[in-house]
Amino acid sequence: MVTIKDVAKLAGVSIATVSRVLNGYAHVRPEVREAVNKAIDSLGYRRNGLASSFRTQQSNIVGVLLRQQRTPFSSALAYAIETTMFDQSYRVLLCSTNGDADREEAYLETMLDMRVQGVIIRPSGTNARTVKQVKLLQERGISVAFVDMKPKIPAISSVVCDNFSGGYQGMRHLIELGHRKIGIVAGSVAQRGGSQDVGSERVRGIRQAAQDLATDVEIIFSPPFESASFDVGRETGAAMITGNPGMTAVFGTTDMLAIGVMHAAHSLGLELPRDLSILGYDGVLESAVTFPTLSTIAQPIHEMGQIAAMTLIDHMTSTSKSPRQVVLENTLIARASTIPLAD
Amino acid sequence: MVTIKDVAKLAGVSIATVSRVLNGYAHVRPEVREAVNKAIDSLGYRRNGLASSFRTQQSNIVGVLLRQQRTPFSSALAYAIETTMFDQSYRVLLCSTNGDADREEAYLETMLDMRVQGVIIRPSGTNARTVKQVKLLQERGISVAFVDMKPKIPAISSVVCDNFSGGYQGMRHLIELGHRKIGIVAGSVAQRGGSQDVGSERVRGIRQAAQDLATDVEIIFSPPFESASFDVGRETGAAMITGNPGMTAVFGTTDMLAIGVMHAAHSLGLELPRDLSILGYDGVLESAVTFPTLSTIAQPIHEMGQIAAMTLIDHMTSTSKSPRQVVLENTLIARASTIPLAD
DNA sequence: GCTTGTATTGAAAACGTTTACAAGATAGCG
DNA sequence: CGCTATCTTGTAAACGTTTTCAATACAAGC
Repeated sequence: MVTIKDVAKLAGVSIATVSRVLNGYAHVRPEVREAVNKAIDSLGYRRNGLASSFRTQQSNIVGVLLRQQRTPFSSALAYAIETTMFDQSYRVLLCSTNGDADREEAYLETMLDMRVQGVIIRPSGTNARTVKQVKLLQERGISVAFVDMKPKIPAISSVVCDNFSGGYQGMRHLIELGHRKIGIVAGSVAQRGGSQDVGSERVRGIRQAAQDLATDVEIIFSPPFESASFDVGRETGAAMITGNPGMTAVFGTTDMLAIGVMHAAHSLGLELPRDLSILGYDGVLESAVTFPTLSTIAQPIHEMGQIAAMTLIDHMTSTSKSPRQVVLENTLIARASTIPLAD
Repeated sequence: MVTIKDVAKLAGVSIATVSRVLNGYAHVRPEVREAVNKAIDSLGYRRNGLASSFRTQQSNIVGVLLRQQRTPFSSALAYAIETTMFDQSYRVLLCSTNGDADREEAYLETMLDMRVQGVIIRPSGTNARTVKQVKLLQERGISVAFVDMKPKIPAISSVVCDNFSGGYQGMRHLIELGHRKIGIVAGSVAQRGGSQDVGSERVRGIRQAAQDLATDVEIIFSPPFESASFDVGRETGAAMITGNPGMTAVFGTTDMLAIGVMHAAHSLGLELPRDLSILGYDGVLESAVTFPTLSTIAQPIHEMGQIAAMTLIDHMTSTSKSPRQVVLENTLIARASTIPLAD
């Protein structure tokens, strides 16, 4: 393996000078710089990344800690972060914890060991453990940014969507279409209202809209559940439809939930969207391929990832570590699954 | 930061002994080992991963090079690889090239720089560039495994499904249901028949089944296209349906293509599955949530990832580098979208 | 008791880079 | 021309670990 020494010898300079050229420092005579570059090319030298990382005690790697990876939302987010980081010449260590605490801890240790420069976290909830871990990271000088969750700890940057407004918009859409008896399929945490949670925000927005925009709106909540999956959507959807005859619309706080409801409706012989309007949340690719195509409150997922990445990079490179809270807007995509109430 | 020196001092031994304890070597007296471990605990020492990687010139990182990441198939595969690697205490550097050659090259350079121990590649095709890059990796002593593509170069391990058999099974399913005029939606490469490509294999299987199992089967190929997306499926599907009145079934060589066709059928007012049976390929999660649920030839995606990971680990750890070619079976999942031909 | 072998330990080198420091060269200025 | 400031370069230390080598201690065998 050809090292900096070989380059120095061939170019007739010291290794310090080669290093200076490599790192683009000033105070190198142009002709010397030239000679060094020629030597590098002719030897096919590549800097030993391990040595360099070791010496400086930092890698150009950032960790991305996701609680899940297989969901459309997560993988879109991961992709956005990864490509943005790549363009800024950072590399991404992807860590799917799958909700497993041990795994999360092991990954955080790996990140500390590897001296990652920063970490982007989509937390499962702002519990004590997460707080402790984040503190540990920050003590070690590692920048942290949250994505898709506003941190309770004020010292952390975050990128979230305005889920309250999203919920509000969705509800307004349904109310404006004339719906008055509306089912809400939302997870347990959301209904309990742990206020930092994105789901809770959505539900708050839904409640507020119902209160603001019409006096005669009836909201029917699904029984609480833990995971916002297709299967859950189908099961609770079926129960809601059979249990609430006059219900004309359902708002799922996740596209996958809404798609599950859609399925339940199909199975029960309802014709969509005539017999039931269905609204989702997320704007995941899959929402565009259902039948009928799903109206949804779309999140700018790619933008979220991009901004999270750029925010983290800011923190890592600038000396001022003042945290930044970014809030993005969700927008309604009205497709085929929501129609005016027939009177 | 507490180093091995501090531990040595506290335990009253040399750093060599501490290192021996850390790496679990023999020839350390139990009481000394004990003392070192106590010192480690009381100081909260953690090995400096950068220093250790530098010294040994290898990290516990493996690269995973994927041409795309946002597709359900890719992200499921990535997830399987990542979790398997995690359990074996390897970490994954995820690299989505998105088909961009520059990006791919940059990522490969990163991997060389980081001295990754191995690389798993899902290649876009066995072109000259890929071959060159793989050779470069192998020269540097980095193990390589392919996934979802059989390599032309015999020296590389690979994990693929038997796509010929999958195509055959799918076609048999449709023929057994009585269908005789069957549309095939397949990409351009597949139709041209570059034999290593998974799509081509599927088409070969389809052709063979048609020839073996019935004398009167009529196959209608879609016009060739490049990307196997939902949109392409919808467009070509619409054209096929309107252009071929007697056609009673469509086989898409990808679930997303098939879902696109499903959409086209809906838009054209067909009732599914009564008017048209549709069969997909991949067994992606999304195929279970369409309406009607999509019959498909399922790939054991998780298993593919797992086996690819284990195969790579084998190569990295054992001295015998004999390549291994693993072929897995696809299985038909008959759901609601394919029904017997009404006569 | 002497030799030989083995278990245990420490001293020190090495990995390839970055960087603090010093020294030499050059230019600017009076 | 001499002095100072700036530019350019090299020497050498340092980063924290692993690993080679030698040294010591101890036991076994005669």
